[in-house]
Amino acid sequence: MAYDFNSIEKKWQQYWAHNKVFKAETAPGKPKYYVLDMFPYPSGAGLHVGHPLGYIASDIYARFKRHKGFNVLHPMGYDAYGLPAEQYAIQTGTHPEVTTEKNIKRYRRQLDQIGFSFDWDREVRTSDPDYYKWTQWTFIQLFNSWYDKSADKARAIDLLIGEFAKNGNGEVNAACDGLEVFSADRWNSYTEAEQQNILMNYRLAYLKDTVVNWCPALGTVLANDEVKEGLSERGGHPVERKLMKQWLLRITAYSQRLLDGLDTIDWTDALKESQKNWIGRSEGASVNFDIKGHNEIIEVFTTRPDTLFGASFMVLAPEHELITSLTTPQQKEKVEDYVKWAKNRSERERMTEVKKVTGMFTGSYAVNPLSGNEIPIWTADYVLAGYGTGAIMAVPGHDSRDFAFARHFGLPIIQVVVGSGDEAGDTATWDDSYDSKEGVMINSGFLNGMSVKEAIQASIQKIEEMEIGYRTINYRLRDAIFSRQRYWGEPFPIYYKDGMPYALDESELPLKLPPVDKFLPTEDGDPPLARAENWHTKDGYPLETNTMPGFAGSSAYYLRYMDPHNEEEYFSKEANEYWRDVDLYIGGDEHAAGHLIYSRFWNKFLYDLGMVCEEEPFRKLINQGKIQGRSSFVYRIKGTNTFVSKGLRKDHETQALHVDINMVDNDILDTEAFTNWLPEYKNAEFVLEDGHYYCGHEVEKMSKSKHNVQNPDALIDKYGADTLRLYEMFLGPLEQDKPWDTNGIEGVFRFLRKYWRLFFDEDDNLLLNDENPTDEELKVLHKTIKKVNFDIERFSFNTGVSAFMICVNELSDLKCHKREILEQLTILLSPYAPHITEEIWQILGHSGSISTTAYPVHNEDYLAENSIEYPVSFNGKMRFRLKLPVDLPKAEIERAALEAEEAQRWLEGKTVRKIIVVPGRIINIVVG
RNA sequence: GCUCGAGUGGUGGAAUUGGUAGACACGUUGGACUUAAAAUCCAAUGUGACCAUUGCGGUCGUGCGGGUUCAAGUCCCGCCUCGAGUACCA
Repeated sequence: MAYDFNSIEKKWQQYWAHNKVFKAETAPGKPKYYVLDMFPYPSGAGLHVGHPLGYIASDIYARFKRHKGFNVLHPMGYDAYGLPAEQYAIQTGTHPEVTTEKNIKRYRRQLDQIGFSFDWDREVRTSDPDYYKWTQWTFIQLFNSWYDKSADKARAIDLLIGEFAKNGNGEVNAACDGLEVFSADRWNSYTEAEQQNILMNYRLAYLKDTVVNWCPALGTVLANDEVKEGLSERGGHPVERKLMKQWLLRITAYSQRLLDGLDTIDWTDALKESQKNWIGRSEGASVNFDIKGHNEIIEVFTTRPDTLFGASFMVLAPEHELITSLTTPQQKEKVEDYVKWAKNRSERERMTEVKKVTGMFTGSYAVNPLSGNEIPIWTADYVLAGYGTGAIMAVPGHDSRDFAFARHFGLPIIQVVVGSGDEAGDTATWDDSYDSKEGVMINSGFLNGMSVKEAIQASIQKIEEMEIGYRTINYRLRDAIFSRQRYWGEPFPIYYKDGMPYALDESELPLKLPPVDKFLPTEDGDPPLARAENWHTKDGYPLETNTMPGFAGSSAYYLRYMDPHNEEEYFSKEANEYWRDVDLYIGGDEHAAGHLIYSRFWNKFLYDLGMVCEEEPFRKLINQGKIQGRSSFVYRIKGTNTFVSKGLRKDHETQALHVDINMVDNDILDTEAFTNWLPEYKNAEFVLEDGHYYCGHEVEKMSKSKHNVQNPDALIDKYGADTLRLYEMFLGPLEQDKPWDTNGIEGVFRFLRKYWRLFFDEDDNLLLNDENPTDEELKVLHKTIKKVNFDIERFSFNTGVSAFMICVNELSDLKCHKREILEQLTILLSPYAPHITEEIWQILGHSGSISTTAYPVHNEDYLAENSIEYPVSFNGKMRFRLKLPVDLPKAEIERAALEAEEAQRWLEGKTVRKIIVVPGRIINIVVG
């Protein structure tokens, strides 16, 4: 029988589903392995060949681990909330739930036909009330928690309330916004609203007026990681800064733990690096500057307290709270104008005009605490309100931004560091600030003569003695804005009483997303949920109208998979203690700063609550590379309807146009299909080369508009899922970006048929026999077993596929049809090509699935050689090969090499200076 | 600007981590089989007008220039190019 992949694949997909072959059960005593894919957002466009790349790799690994005797958890689900379905709802009125359901069905069908070994009984969807109940539940826990810096963990807010009532907040060391100290008596005298207001500063989920990334086109706020280059990640719309009352998560409390945790997990350095950058830890000092004629002080953060003597002015962010009180009457109007202008600039403008120096003098002066100099206080938008204290001491001699500012406004520039051996320069002649990472202090009073390193320590010590500052650490990481003014997301389990937010009782969960008449904001600009009828509690208190962001539902989905149908709790302790953490997580690197930080934070919080037993959720993580599109082009002679083949285009003035890759085979255009493609090409004429129209090509992002999208369905129709799986792996290293090119798929398809022909001849006769294998056949098999095991363990799937090809080529050459060999090969191949191997397994006479059969282990005895073909080099250049017994002593090898016939022409007239013999590897003879 | 990747035939890529560069596959060319096509099989395929040219060979060759080494795609120093991320972070 011929290799009929169509019926084979359908048969086994049904078998797996029907028999629940991949169902995972909590089985204490059996070793577990948790393989997770980043779950997809089910978009309307369906899957293209880039999506399954990571799924295929993880599936191969999951199947491999099952063969190795592990109890494998390999689930899949959907990140079902998201903007596209809601944008579609706004345009068409179709409820996002309907769109999402439809898209999920399509995704499921596409996923099923690739033959993944998912346990679909564990599927989760973030938009399912049974699931988001627990997202809401976690939010309530965050709302009811505060971060105790002394214990370095989250704790219940009730403990804090008890402490306030007993001792006030004097002894509390919490992650919170700066607050006045109050006594117990004071606390007890506050009204409930006042107490709630104070507690809001401590909660891990808190409401606050915040400058946010407001995207008018989407009508919502976006998190920092959802904004790329001043535009929204989804849709590319402009983003503005706007002050709004928003829910935030106090992720900053976990900055240090998020940083430290990176050392305990097996992620790539690149990924750890981007997390480190996103967290952005910097060590330095906080220093207070007195203001001449005012009682207030300006607090700044600096990483270079050693350069304090060089601070010749100060700059406050336009949003800084002291600006109004500091500005002198003469400067009032100018400063107000400047602040207004700066605040109204879009993020995009700020970014594109980085070089433009702007600012305004407030009229006031601060006192440099070390030099005693009076220095002017300016405001400028190069100082960011969100970082440090929103104020800086400017050291123009050694900071290029401060330098540009000082030059522009004619402010003094003082050099305080000089490179060892260099002379102090004349700052008036400088083009830029002077690099001061290393050097010796000058013009700096008691610091003079110290190295930069010494001076940093000495200056901090001094300001601590003077009680005007202290050593501190700053993080770039900001608290995560958690409100979205959208419909299609989780409702907050929050209601308002006297304007203060309260959490719903857990028994009220899930708080279901209500129906609305339109998916748009109200006339008053309130979010869509404000349109819902009866959007209030039983007692009539209004419910929160914002919804949660996309990352809410995706931050802990891996935990729900452990126990997805639990109605009593998020997941049972038993399930968590068995499955613990994700052993292997595969997904795209676009989540490096978003999902992967939020998930780690969320997990650490649940760890603090004692709910999860592992502090880090993802032990090993691999980023699969992107598959890029390979676009094809035709060349139209300008102003005509004539198209010239690629090689001839230089003779004309042409315009390159994208052409649908489905009409192009091996760069040759199907001209008939092309003329039928679009009406405008109906009368197209072609100038051919050698009778063909050759297209040009380019590697670009895969997108509809470039007509270069390859979706898996067509390929599966033509070649089958096993071929697709092998080909996606064969394309190149998993982690590398690579262009899609259908040409190579034939080779993989040929390989599978060649494998099939080891079992059947052309007339469909079974060739299998029970003869004893020869040493040579055993060697081919065991060489392959060794290589394939080694390659799977290091996630080198492309070289694994080529090992299979070599093996099948060699067995074909040997005309080997022996059961003992082919049975082992079949098990070995089954993680890669599960359908064909199940079929062969059955043909071999086995019943049931191949999927838990013990994976072959190689035996070194079969690989042992009794002779080695040594490459013999002269001065490092390989000249000939020499076959020698494997256990020949070194001296003998040397002699054999020198005496070899082929060696003589290289030795002629030369002196042998040295012979290097690496036994089993190489012989190198140095002559001269 | 900063951070991280990556540069190997016509193409995707391999190289046991310092030891035969180009595995495996695509493509191309030629051939076998066939009425023909498909499928299958076999062979050739980095470059060059530098030596030899009757063949075997030799020389050069992993982005560029140096270096270390018996030996470098791999290690070190200095560049170039491309890609990704990030962006006034004090």
